[in-house]
Amino acid sequence: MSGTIKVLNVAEKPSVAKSVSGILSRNQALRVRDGRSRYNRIFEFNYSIRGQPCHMLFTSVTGHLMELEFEDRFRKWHSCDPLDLYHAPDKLDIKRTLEEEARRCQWLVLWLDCDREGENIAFEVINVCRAVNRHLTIRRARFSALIDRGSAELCCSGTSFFLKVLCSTYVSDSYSDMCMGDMILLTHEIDLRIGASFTRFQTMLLRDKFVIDSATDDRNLVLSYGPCQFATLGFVVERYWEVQSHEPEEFWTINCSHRSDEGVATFNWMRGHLFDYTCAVIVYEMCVQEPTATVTKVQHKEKLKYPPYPLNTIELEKRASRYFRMSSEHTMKVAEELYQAGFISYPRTETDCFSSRTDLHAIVQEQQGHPDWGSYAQRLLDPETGLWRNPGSGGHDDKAHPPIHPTKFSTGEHGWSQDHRTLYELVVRHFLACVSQPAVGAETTVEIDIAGELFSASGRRNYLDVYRYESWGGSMIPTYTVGQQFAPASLTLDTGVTRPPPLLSEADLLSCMDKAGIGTDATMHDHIKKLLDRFYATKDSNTRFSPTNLARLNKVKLLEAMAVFFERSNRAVGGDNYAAGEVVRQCDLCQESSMVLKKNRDGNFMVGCSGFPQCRNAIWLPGSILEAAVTSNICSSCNPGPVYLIQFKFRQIEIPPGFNANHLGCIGGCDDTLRQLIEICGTGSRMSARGRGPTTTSSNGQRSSNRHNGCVHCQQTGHSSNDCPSQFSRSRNSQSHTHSENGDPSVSCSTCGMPCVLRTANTANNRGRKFYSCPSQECNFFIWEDGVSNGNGGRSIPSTNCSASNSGRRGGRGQSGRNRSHAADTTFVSATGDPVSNRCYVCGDPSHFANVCPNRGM
DNA sequence: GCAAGGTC
Repeated sequence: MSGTIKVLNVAEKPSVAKSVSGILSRNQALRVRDGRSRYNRIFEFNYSIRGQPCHMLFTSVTGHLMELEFEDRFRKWHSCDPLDLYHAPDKLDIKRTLEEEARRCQWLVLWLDCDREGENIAFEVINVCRAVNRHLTIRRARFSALIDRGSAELCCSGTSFFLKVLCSTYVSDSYSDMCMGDMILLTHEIDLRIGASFTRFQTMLLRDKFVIDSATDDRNLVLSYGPCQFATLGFVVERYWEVQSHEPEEFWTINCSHRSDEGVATFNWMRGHLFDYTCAVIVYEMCVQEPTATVTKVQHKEKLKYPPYPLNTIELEKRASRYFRMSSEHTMKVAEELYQAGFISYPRTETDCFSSRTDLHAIVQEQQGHPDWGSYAQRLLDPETGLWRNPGSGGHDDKAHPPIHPTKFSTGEHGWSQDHRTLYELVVRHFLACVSQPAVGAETTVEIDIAGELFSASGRRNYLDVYRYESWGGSMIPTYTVGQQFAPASLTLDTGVTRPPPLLSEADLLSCMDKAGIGTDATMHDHIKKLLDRFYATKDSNTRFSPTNLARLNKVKLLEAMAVFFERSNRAVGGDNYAAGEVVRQCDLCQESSMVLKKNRDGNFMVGCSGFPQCRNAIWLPGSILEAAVTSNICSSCNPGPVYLIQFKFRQIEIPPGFNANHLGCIGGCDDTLRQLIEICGTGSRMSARGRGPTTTSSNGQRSSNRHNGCVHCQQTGHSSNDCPSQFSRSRNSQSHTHSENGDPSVSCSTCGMPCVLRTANTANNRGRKFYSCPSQECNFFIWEDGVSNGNGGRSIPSTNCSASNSGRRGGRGQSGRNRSHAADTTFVSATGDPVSNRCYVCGDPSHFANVCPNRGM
């Protein structure tokens, strides 16, 4: 190399051109002149690369150089058929600047963001420059942050030209392949053609034919379509449907409290809750009969709450929405203004990890004088406090920008709104939290045993000094020792109902979009705002979104309309990664696709038709399943076959006593155990057919589109499983006792009908007491002998005796409880909060408990 | 008046 060569440097934005020019020139003899665009100035300075004198010209673009637009004759909405848009540039000022400068340069160095769009813009710049100078040597810079470290160097090595800048920037040796650039260009073009044509088409078609209730004049209403806005709306609609279709399901739980001199502890039932009232009552009565609590476990543990990862755009938007209810669009507007004024770093970044070259201490040092968090910053920098911790990494790096952090100290500027102050404070506090040790808490967990049932309570202490947006709940609990016994202050059977998930909040929506790759960090808030602007969705004061009637209330109609022109596919719905699964059997409804085992979005298992959504046949499995896998074993009784058996593993704590956590089950209808668990535990899905098309419940919780309210026992319609007549008779038959020929009472198992065996109890409270039980360990049926002698029926804890549970529920909730002698200070109350009596909750008879009531099966 | 992606 000889003589001075001219290097044209082009950045994606003016701020980068200015920063890099300042760093490389050391701000010595740096000249600035205007380009043809008023925003994109040109910096000039002399530089030397390994002894090669260079004259550097540093200018910029502002994002894409080329604006994809239709020709004039296609721009007017009525000038052409929307279909014509499938068959049809630019920021001229910047383009002319580049052309003029490129003509007199030998090298072209591209300082564009290192993402797909940056790649695309790079090719736009290359095309413009090469068109006027075919001999340009072209290279692309890669850099992570523009922070001046006092020295900078541009290098070249051998024949491979590369550029290295020692200032927290790194420059690679080449730019990427053309395919990427072409792909981006193609995406833009498809987005424009489809978006514009479909928006015009449906707006002109529908706007004047319907009275559309919106906040704008119908004539100005735009029914837009775009791949990002439509997908974003899809999330809102999906959740809305989920909420609408939720059917509350009643459940029961047992709660226990204990009062001591040190305070009150609330113990939660470790089973969580049961959906079967009878089972809950029986277990509750067991506890009431022997209410003395024994402490079985006391565990003290140190708990750590780690600070958040460094802040990227999506987290900034989500946290501003959660903490301040600030819309993502407004957050980005305020953040942009703070960035433009130099107070925070570039706000559009995916990066949530700091480069090792970033001087984090220097950023903290700047904040030491702040009246609110300055003292915390000082403590951070004091090695004796041990408060400093290098920040964690969230695992994302866009190679273009650092995480969002403060770049200039401020106690609040004149002209800042409250939102500017709030957002700046969030950025600073978040940064300080990132470089802090985790919060430490001491947690104590106490487990107690009442009549074999386990309950637990926990308490916690902690501190979170600087990040005041988050708390770490926890309460104090009294001191306990293992083996200690006490009488509960209260032991209650409480009821509750399952609730639908909440509508999507803005933070939820951002998470959905992020997960599905909808939009970019710079545009996601725009898509959300567009839904509101176009009246597709509304946002309530709690930042939760609902679709309006404009948002495709009837998806089925749209599908039907499309089906006129297109053949239905068997592909899973977009973004449904849960669709893949193992084949269990042929779908007996559509008889075309397979029923496959899969997990739904909540992590619960189901067996559904692979032809979804055309075929909605589904079997909802118990929510207590931990693992499930299809085996190669085929059920010998279910037809049409083959029906492959599934190996289930249940969460022991969520299933009744006596059920095995490991179960090889069949979904073909022959599996009583599975059916019982569905009845007792409920299914993983809380969804109902309402609002989702004609899907209803049938055998084994199966939902199909051609059956209505089928009973799980008799498969008949017209009554629910809980009111099945077959179960009434079955209950009466199985639970009544008979006398054998020799006069001794004989008892049959309520589940399998086998004659029971007479045994003797060996528990602390019933030692020596006789009882009948089923010889099959799977049934768990038992009845006290004295109960039989008195003419009372038996019980089976995992019984699916729905009629009994219903009659019991209606007839006597709040009337159970007996044998208070164990705990004179204990208060027994019903689910309704009423004091309980010594009466059977089924018939009201004070002489016995409901579990041995002769009327249970009636 | 239309998309999505940059940016100011």
